[in-house]
Amino acid sequence: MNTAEKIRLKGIKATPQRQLVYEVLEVSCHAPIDEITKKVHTKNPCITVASIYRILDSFCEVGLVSLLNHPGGKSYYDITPTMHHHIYTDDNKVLDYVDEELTELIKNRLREGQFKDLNIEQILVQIFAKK
Amino acid sequence: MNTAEKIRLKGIKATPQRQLVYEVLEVSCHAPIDEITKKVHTKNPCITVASIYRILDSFCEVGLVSLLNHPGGKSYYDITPTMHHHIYTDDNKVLDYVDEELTELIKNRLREGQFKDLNIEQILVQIFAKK
DNA sequence: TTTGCAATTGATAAAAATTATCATTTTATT
DNA sequence: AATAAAATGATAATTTTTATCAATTGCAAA
Repeated sequence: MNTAEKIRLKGIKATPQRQLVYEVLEVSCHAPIDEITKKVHTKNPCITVASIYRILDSFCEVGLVSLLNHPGGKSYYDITPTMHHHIYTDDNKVLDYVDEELTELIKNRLREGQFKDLNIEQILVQIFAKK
Repeated sequence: MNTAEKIRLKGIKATPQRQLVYEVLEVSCHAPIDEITKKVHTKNPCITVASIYRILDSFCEVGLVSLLNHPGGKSYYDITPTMHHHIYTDDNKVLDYVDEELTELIKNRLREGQFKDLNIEQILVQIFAKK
């Protein structure tokens, strides 16, 4: 399945601008918007910043990407193929931490206790660490 | 222990501005900076926005508050008396979820495996749920 | 294939959020 | 009370994000 199809699958139009942004996201995890913009502009400098914001917005709405909120700074976008957690290091990097078992463990833990009635949709663990 | 002492305890000066910000934080959980500013200004309109940024920054550095990662929005500040996690509900509320045992559990889990060399400083679990 | 319309974009400006600078004031210590 | 380091206010600049609107484009239906 190519990029255009992936986008169309979510019910939004597959414009060339959107395809380009999507392809940039695919190769750059946890990218802040200014980095995304830079990379997009190397391929096509005509795409407006406003458009990139709108494109990322629409991607968020349909669930193609998720908005990370990196502490102390700007917003980061992350493509969302599989559930994963994040490790924030002191040198401002974000590492993926895939641990499906941990996710399940937390879910089970929540099924007991005061919050057992909640309908859990997602669990994200953020780990802050020094290298 | 009064506010000034709590602040001094962390090794920074207890200015009146800092005390006021701290007291506002104590009664407003998960507040975005503009809300904090508003509340601070009802008590003392002279305090600059720049100062509030600096104060929250310094509080973060010494661990008096932590910067929440509220997905999809601006940065939220949260006073950190005890470590706690957050439950984000579909009606846009943020609930505290105190579970020290879970925190330890995750820490221990990370001590094995690929990330065992990381020096973990903090762990935050975000739970997204429908009520 | 062509047509039509809603959705999207570019261009631009405006608004909002954050950081920088620096002289002045203040805190905590001597 | 004197002192040095730290913090603040005032201000401006920078950065990030959103709004507006005319022109363009994707795509579904004729």
